[in-house]
Amino acid sequence: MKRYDHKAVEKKWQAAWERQGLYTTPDDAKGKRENFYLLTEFPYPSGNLHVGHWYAFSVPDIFARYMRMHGKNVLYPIGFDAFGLPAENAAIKNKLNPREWTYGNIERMREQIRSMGASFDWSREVVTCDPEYYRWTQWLFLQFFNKGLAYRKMTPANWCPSCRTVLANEQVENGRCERCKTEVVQKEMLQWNLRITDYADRLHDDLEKLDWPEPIKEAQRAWIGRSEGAVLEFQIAGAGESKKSAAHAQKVAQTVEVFTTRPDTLFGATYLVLAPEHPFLESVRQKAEGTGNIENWEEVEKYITLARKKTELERQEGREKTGVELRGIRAVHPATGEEMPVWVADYVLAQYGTGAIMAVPAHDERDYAFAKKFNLPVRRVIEPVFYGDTGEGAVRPGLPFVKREAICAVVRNPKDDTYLCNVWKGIEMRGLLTGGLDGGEDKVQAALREIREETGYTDVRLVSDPGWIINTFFYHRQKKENRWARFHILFFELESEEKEAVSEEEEAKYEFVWKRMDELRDFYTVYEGAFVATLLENPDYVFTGNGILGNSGTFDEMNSEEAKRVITERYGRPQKTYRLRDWLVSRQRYWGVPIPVIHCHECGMVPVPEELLPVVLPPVEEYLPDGEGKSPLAKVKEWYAVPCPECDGPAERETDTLDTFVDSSWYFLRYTDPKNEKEFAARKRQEKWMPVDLYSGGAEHTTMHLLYSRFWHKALFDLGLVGESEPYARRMNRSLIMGPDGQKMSKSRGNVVDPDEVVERLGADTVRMYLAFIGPYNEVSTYPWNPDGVVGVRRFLERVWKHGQEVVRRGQESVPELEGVLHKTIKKVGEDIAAQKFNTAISQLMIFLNATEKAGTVGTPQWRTFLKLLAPFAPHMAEELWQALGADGSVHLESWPAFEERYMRDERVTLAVQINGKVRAEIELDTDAPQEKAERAAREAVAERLEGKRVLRTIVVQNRLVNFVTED
RNA sequence: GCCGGAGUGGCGGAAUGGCAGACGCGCGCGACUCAAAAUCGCGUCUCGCAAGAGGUGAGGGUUCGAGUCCCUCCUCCGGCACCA
Repeated sequence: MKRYDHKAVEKKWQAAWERQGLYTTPDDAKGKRENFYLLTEFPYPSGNLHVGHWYAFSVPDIFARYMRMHGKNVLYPIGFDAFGLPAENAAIKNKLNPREWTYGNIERMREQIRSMGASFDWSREVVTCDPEYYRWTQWLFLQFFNKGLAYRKMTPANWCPSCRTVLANEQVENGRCERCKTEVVQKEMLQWNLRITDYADRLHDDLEKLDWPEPIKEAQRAWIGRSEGAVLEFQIAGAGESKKSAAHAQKVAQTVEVFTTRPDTLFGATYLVLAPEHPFLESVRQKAEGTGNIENWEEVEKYITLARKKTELERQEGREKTGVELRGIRAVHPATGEEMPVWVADYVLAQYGTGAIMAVPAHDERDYAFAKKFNLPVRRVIEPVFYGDTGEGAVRPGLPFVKREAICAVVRNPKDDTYLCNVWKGIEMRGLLTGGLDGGEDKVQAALREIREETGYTDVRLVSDPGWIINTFFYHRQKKENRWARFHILFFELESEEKEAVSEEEEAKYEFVWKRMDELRDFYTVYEGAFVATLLENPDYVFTGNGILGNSGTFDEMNSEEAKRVITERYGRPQKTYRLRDWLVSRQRYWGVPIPVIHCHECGMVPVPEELLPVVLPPVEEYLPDGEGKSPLAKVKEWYAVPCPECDGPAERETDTLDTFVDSSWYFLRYTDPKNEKEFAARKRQEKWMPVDLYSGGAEHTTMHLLYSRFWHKALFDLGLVGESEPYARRMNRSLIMGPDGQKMSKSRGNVVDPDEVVERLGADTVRMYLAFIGPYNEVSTYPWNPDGVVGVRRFLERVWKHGQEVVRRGQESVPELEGVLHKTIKKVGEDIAAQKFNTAISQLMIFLNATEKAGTVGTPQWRTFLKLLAPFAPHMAEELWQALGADGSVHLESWPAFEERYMRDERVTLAVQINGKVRAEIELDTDAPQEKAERAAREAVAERLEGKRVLRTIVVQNRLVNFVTED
C-alpha cells in the first residue's frame, strides 16, 4: 500500500493547480451563478509566516472552496500591506534598504503562503509599496485634498519619541505608542488630517444596517462616542472692563460657551470651568498683561503651564482634581443672573465639546469632587422619581395625579446606632416613617408630629435637612386615586427613649422595628427606602439620573426630558459632540507613501498634477528621522526642491509620508482591478465584486482599519468614485491562537509554534484542518495550540488515506447501512461550513469515517461523496484520492453533494422514559410513533416504578421522551 | 465606574427548552510484539460494590423538564473611561 507522503502529494497538486490556473478568478464565470467576494486582511511582510497567518488564511479558504462548490465565482485575493515602520527599523539596524528588505520578505512569504494550498488568486496580488499601487493612494488622497477632506493644521499631536513620528489617536493605547509602548507626549505640530469627524454621524448610524457582530458595532459606537446635548452661553462679567484701554477690551471674549448633555441641570450650575487650553484664557492673557484685571494671573498662568506640560498619562494619574479660580471675573448665570466663579482645571478636556463646562456638583460626580475639594456651593435641582408599584399599587392610567407634600423621617437611635423602620401591618410593605403635611405646617413640624403620633417618641431632635426630595407615583388603594407624593427626607435622632401612648388606630396600622444600617437595604421594600439606604451608606452620593426639576424657577416640576428641550431652546442650541477626532495621517518617517503636495512660496499648497503621479520615494542615506519632527525626506534636497506646478517658482515637496492605514483603506478595491493603469479601479470591475461579502480579520482592527476604511469608502462614495457607502457587508473577527501553554506566543516565552516545521513534519492539510478543528471560527476566543491535537488530525487523515487506498484497490457498490450517516454528514458538514463552525463539520467527517471503519467497508460512490466533503478541509489529499479513483477533473471543480431528505430520519428511535424528569428507562420505537403508542410502551417500561402512584400528567415529546409526572 | 462577551470533564470543545459531555486530545486496560513505537479494540464526569445519588461559576425563579429562559451575585476576557 502507498504510504501517505504528504510532501509529495502537496507539492504535486499545488504545482498542478497553479499550472491549470484553477484559482485565477474571472470577473464573470460561465456556469457559475454569482460572484462572491471573500476578503481576509492582507499581511504585513514581516518576513516569516506564523501560526496566526495560517489561521487567518487557510481556514477561510475552507469557506472559499465550499462556496465555489456551490457554484459561486469566488474572489479570494491576497496581497501585502508593505509600507510601515518595521522595514525601516530593520533597515536602520542592519544597514539595509527598506525596499530590499520588504521585497525579500514578500518573496519568502509568497512561498510560505503557497504552501498552505489556499485558493488565492495570485494574479490579483496587490503590494502597497509598489509605485503602481501607491500612485493611486496618492491620487485618492488628492481627491480628498481637493474636496477639503484632507487638511493641514497646527494641532496638539501625539508624538512618540521612540518612533520619532506623530500618531493618530487610534494608535495610542493608555497614553502609550501602540507599536513600541513608549509614553506618548503632546506636541503642537503642523500636521495632515482627514476629516473623519465629518462622517461621525454616518459612521455611527450606518452600523445599524450592517450584518456585523453586535460587539464590533458597539465598540465602534463607543469609539465614535456621540453624545447629544446643548451648547449654552454664559456672559462673563469683569473681563471686558478695561481700566486702561477701551481698545484692549474689544479683544477680550465676552462670553464663554459650554457643552452639556444635561441642560436640565442649568439651575444647579454653581461655577464654570475652562480647560487650561481654552482660547478664552489666551484672550484674557493678552488683556491681563496690559491691565492685570485677573487678580491672580500669575498663579493661573503657572497652573496652565503646568497642565500643558503633563502627559495624558500624568493628567489621569490619581485623578485628584486640581484647578485655579480666575479671580476678578465672574460668569453670569443665563437664567438667574447670579454671578458665579470661573475656574481653570485640567479635568475639563480642551478637545471635547467646547472645552468649557458649567459645573453642576449636585448632579455630576466629577464636579462634586471638585466642589468638595475647593469648597464650592452645591445646589440640588433634580429630584429622583419612582414610578410604579411602591407596595400600594401601580398607577392607573388615565387617572389624574393628586400631588401631596410629604415627609420621610429617618430616625436614628444613637444608643445602639439603629434606624427606625416601619412595617405596614397586613401588607407586604416595609419602609420608613412617612406622612403627609397638614395645612400650615412646615416639614419639620409635620415630621415631629408624625413621629409622635405613630411611634409615641417625643424627645426627638432634627439632625439635618439634606434637601433631598423624592417623588413617588403610585395608586392609593383606600383613596382610589393616583398619588404623587413628594417626600422631603429629614434626619432625626432620639434624644431619649421617652414615649407617650399611641392611638389604637395608629397601633393597628404600623409596627416599628430598629435596624442597623447594613440591614436596611434588604429590609426595605419601598423605593424611598432603598434610596435612603443609599444616602446613609454613601454621604457623598451624587444623583446623576433624570428626574423632576426643583429649585429651578419657572421650570420646577418639569421632567428632565422636557426641561432639556426647553432650556436648550431658551438659553442655547442643541449640539452633538463626538469623542472621535480627526484622523492624523502624516508621519515623519521614510517608508510610506509621500504626500503628493508641493508647498509654493507664492501659491501655497499645490497638489502634484495627476500626470506627475506617482511621487516616488527617493533613495536616502539615512532612514532614521532626526527626531525634530521632520521626515528623512526633508534631507533630500534634490528630491524635495521642485518648481511649483502652477507658477514655476521655487517650491518644496511635502516631506511627510502617509500613515499605512491609508494604504489599507482601499486595497480591497484594487483587487477588483489590480492592473488598471488608468484608474484606481474601473467602476465596472468594482461593481462585479463590491461590497465585500465577507471580511474576516483580527479584532485589533475594530477601531482602526475597520473604522478608517469605512470612512474612506464613504468619502469615495460622496466623491462618486465607488458605488456603495459601506465597503463590507459582513464582518467576522477571528480568534487568537496561543502557545501550547495557553499564553500568547512570544520568542521570550519560548512558546512559539513554527508552522513551517509542522507542515514539513505533518503536512499542510493537517495544519489547516487542525486549526479549523480547534474551535468555532464564528466566535472570538483564544485557543492554545495543542501539539497532540495536531497529531490527532494527522491520524484522522492517515485513516482517510488508508481507506482511500482500499477503495482504489477494490471498489464496490454503495453499502446500504452507510447511506444514513453519509447523508447526515452531507447535511451537517454543509450547514456547519456555512455557519463557519468548521470544528463541528470536521467532527462529523470523523463520525462518518468511524462508521465506515465499523462497517468494515465503504462503497465507491459513497467514498467519492466523502472526498467532496473533505475537499475544502484537506484539498491536497482529497484531490489525490479523488484522482486515484480515475476521475478526469479536479475534485475542487465538483459540485457540493446534495443530501436526500429520507435519510435524515432513522427507522427506529430511542426514547427516554422519565418519571418526574428523571430518566428511568429507555424504549425503542418506530420513528414518529403515535403518542398513545409511545405512552403505552413507556408505561410498560417503568410499570414497577409507577405502581401505587397516581400519574398526574404525561408529557410525550415525539421521538425524544415520555415523562410521567406523579404525586409527591 | 460604564458597555460588550464568556464561564460545561484533566484539556480544546459539543448540545432546536427534552437522556449533559458529540468529536478530538490525554489517561487506563487489553490485542499485536522478544520488547518498544506505531496500529487496532474496550473503557474514561463525580461519589458508590451495587441499587442509586449528585453534577454545566454561586444563589434564587419560571417550567412536567433548564447548560439553554428570567432575576441577583461572583470570576475571567475585550472595549471605553475626568468625554460634561
